[in-house]
Amino acid sequence: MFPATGEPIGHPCTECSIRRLTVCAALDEAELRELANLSRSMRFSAGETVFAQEEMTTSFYNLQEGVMRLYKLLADGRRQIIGFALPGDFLGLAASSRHNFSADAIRHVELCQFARSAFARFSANRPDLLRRINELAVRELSQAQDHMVLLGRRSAEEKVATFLIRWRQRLVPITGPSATISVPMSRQDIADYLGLTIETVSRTFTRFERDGVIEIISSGVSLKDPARVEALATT
Amino acid sequence: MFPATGEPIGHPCTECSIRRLTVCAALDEAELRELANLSRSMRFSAGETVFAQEEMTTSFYNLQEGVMRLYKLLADGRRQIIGFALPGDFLGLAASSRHNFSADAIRHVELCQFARSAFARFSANRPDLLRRINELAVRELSQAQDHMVLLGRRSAEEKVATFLIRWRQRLVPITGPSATISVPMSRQDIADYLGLTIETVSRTFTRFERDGVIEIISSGVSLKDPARVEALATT
DNA sequence: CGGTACATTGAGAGATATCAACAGGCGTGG
DNA sequence: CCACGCCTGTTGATATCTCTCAATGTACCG
Repeated sequence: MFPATGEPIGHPCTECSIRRLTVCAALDEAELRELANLSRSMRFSAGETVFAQEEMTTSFYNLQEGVMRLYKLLADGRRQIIGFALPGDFLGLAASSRHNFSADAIRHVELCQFARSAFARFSANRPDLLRRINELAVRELSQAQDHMVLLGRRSAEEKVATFLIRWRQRLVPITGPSATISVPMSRQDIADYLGLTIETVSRTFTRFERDGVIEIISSGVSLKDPARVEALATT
Repeated sequence: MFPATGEPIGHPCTECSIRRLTVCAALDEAELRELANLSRSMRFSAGETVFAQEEMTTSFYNLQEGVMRLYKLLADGRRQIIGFALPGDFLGLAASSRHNFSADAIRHVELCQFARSAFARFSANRPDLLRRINELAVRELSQAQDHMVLLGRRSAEEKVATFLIRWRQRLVPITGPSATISVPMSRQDIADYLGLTIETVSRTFTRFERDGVIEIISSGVSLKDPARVEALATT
C-alpha cells in the first residue's frame, strides 16, 4: 500500500522545526506522538511526481522540505500550474476521492505522509485540528482568488513583477526576509503559473534586468530596486 | 450591529428547502433550532453590495435565494469576478479579519446571516459541522483551481463554451437539468469572470448562435447542440 | 569535449483589446 | 400613449500585446 520510499520518520514530531507552519500547530505533545505513529517520511528527487491528477487520494502529506509544483493538464498538453508548495503546506485535500491536480517535486523534497483513513479517524473528534485544516484551506482559497485576478486581468509585466513580490513574501517564513530570492522553478514553470509562454517570461525578466530593477543570478533573482518591482506589481 | 434590513427568519430551518445543499446539512433538528436563533434573514435587491473587500468580516451568510457575483477590484478599476454564488453557498470565510473580495446581488437575493462570533461558538465543538464547512471550502478551492486553468490556458471560445457548460451544471441542483440555461449576469460580468472584454464575449456568443450551437434568449441561452458546446469546452 | 536541457533573442503572425458607432429595450415624463 | 434618454448589448475597424516559429546561446554532465 505504501510506496517503496516510505520509512518511519527520522525525528519525533515534537522536534519538527516547521511544526508551527503546519497543520500540526493545532496539536499538543501527546497528540503529536500519536500522530507520529500514523506517519511515514518520504523523499522524492527533483522531477518526481508525488501524486497525479485522477489518482485515488490515499494519503495526506505535510511538506517538510523542498518545493513542489501543483498543476493541472488539459488533454492537449497545455499545463496550468495552480500553485507552488513550500514547507508547512498540507497536501491531499480533495473534493472527491480523486486528486484534482498533480504534484511534482521541483527539487529534492521531504514529506510526512499520513494514510487518509487513519488521519480522518485521528482528526474526527479534534475540533482544533479541524479548524486548523480549515484555516489552511481558506488561506489556499484566498491565494487562489488572488491568482485568478492575476491570470484574468494583469499584463505580462505585472504578472512577472507580482510573481516576484509574492514569491519573496512566501519565502519569508522559511528563509527570512531578503532582497535575494531563490527561484528554484524553471522559466517554463513560471510561464505555466502565470498563463504566459516561456519566451514572454524570459523577455520580461531580461527587460527588468536591463532597466536595473532586478539582477538575474544563478537559481534566483536579486531585487535591485524592490520599490520599482512593487510598483510594477501594483499598477 | 445588524444592518437595518435584518429580521428574524421567516420559516424554521427544519423547513428550509435547500438545507441539504448548505452547511446546515451537517446538523440535526435540535441543532437547527439552536442555529435558527443565531440567524437573521436578509434581503438585497439587484445591484446591492452585501459586503465589500477590506471590510471587517462580521458575519457568515448562507445564500437562500438568488445569484451573487464575488469579485476583486484592482486600484485602477479592473475587475475580476472570482465566482458566482448560488443558493446553498456559504459566504464569509476569510483568511484574515477582513473580506478578501466583494459580493453583490445580481438579482434579488435572500440570505441567512450569522454573527461571526456566535457562529464560531456554535461550531466550536461540532466536528460534523466543521467537516461540512471544510467540505464546502475544499469544493470552492477545487472550483477556483479549475477556473485558474480556464483563465491561464484557454482561448476566448473555449472560455465561453466552458462557462456555459459549467454554469448549466451548477444550476442542476437548483433548477434541475435543462438545455435552456438562465444567465442572470450581464455580458460585462461574464467578461470579468472569464478574463475577457465585453466585446469578445458578445462576439463569441453571436458566433455560437450563427453556428447553430446555441440560441440567445432573453435572460438566458438555449443549447441547441449541447455536444458541440461540450466539444468546444473540452478542446 | 560533445550532448542535452534550459534560457535568451529575433521576426513575424494572430488573437484579443481598444476605440467607435449603432441598435434595442425599458422606464420616465411630457 | 408616445418620445426621449439611458443602459446594455452588438458590430466594425484598427491597434497591440503576446504567441509562435526559429535560431542562437549557455550551463551542466557524462
